[in-house]
Formats: sequence, C-alpha cells, structure tokens
Amino acid sequence: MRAIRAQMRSTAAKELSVVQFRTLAFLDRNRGASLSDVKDHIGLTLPSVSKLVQGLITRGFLHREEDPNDRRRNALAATAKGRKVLEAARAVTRQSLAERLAGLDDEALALVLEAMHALRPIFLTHNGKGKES
Amino acid sequence: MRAIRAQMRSTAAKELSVVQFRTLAFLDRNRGASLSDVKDHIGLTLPSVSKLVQGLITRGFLHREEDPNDRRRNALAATAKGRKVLEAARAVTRQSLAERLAGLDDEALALVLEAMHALRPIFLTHNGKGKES
DNA sequence: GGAAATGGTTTCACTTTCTAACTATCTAGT
DNA sequence: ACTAGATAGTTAGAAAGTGAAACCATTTCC
Repeated sequence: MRAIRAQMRSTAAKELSVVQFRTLAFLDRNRGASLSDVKDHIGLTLPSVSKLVQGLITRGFLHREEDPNDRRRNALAATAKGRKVLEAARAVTRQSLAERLAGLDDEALALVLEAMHALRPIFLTHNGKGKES
Repeated sequence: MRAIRAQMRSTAAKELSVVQFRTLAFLDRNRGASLSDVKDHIGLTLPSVSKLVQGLITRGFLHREEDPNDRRRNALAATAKGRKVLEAARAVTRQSLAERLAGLDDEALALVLEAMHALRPIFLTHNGKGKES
C-alpha cells in the first residue's frame, strides 16, 4: 500500500491521460506493435498517435526501434519505467473502485459480478468509427 | 421509428458532444439553473461553461434570461428545439444500447437490471474534482 | 522495374480547456 | 448608508489534443 503510494508520487505517474493510459497498456500487452496498430486500437488518426507516442517516448515510458522485417514500421514497447507508471495508474483506479464497491455486501457483489459476466461478450465488439451514420 | 430518424437528420442533432449533451440534459431537468450550477454539475471552469453555453444558445438549443432575484445570474433553460435535439440524441444511444442488449435473454437482462440497481447508490456521489491527490 | 499501397512525420487549422484579469451585482459589518 | 469582500459572469491569451493535407520512405504487386 505505502509502496504503491510512493511509486505513484515518485514515478511521475501523475497525469497519464486516458488515451495515454490505453496506449501504454496496449503496448505493454503487445510488444513490438507499430503506430498503425496503436491507431487501430485507440481509434485516433496516424498523426495523432504519432505525437501521442512521441510524448510517451520523451517521458521514457515507451521505447521505439525499427521493425527488422519492415523498415517503415516502428516496433514499440513499454519500458520498465512505463510498466511501473502503468501499474501505478492501475493501482489508483483499483483503489478508487475498491472504495466504492466496499459499500456492497457479498450478495450484491456476486450479483454485479454475474451481470458483468453476462454483459462482457455483448460489449467486446469494437465500435468501429464508421464515418457515416 | 421513422419519425425519430427524420428528427435526427432534420434537427441538426448531428454533433452534440458529450459535454454539450450533459449540459443540455441538465438544463432540461433544471430549468432556470445558472452558469455556476452547470459548472458544478459538469465539472468545468466558469469560463469554459460560459463559452459552452454560448454555443448552445447560438445554435438555438438554450435560452437565457436574467434571474429576477439576482441580476448577476443567468436563468438558463432548454428551448423546444433543444429538447427535440436532446431527445434525438438519446434515441440514438438508446437504439445502440438496445441493439447490444438484444443479445441477452430475459434472465440475463433481469440480472443486469438488478446489478445496476445495486450499483446505483454507490456511484451516485459526485466525483468532486479534488485538486490534490 | 515501375505503379500503387502502406507506415510515419510535419505543417496548419480548429476546438476545448484553463488561468488571469476584469466588470457587475449582491451581502455583511460597522 | 457605505464600503469591503464575496459571488456571477465575461473576455483575452495560452496550451493541449485532434484531424486533414501534403510529403517522404519503404514495400508489394503486376
């Protein structure tokens, strides 16, 4: 607990925007992904993710090298520092969620869990950013 | 159904941002609320809300007059057009939600309803925008 | 081998938001 | 009743996020 707090303050976990968080998380799960991969996952344009990723690299959260198979592509990955920040950010939201959910008794909690389980497949499909209505 | 579609296209429901939607919804529920009331509910600064509301007034979705009791305050309210746009926007999300939920059988649906009921009081408290951690 | 497609970056404009500074009105304390 | 301070809102200016257009480098396909 205290360790997490310390981490949060020290590691400049301060101010990870939602998009930044999602990007970092995605690249933690998918080492070596390219900018376009990020673009497809996050749903921004290529220029935007370009800047976004540049920022995360500057801050030392990400690491970029050339893809050996395709020299146009970037091979992106989270750095150790990046993973630390990511975990810190997760800890914060977990904490906050836990505090909220603490108000539920066991039965209610089980209910919620079941419901989430039922909803999960329904909302897993990607939105798709269709340009027309 | 077709009526709603028509409404959506006609009324320039196109492009209501989330903040705009929330503002409009709030002022539909709370006629005569002031800019500061909106600010407290939406969680933006006063200048931001000022411009936000100005935009909605310009588009004819909101209506402003002077509060008779306090001449500093605005008394804001949704116009008929604003309510129409609001309802159209709601219809869109309802539609989308309905499509998703259509995949659930009655039992699962009941489960989800119960869970939401349990969660509701937990998440009703306002976030609060605390400046420090 | 050259045309077309793909991956990224840069530039420019637009929008949203904030802070700071200001005006107008109201409230309280003397 | 006056004035000091609080409250409501606006304006101006700066910073951040995003997208479209133009561009370069590399790869793929006929």
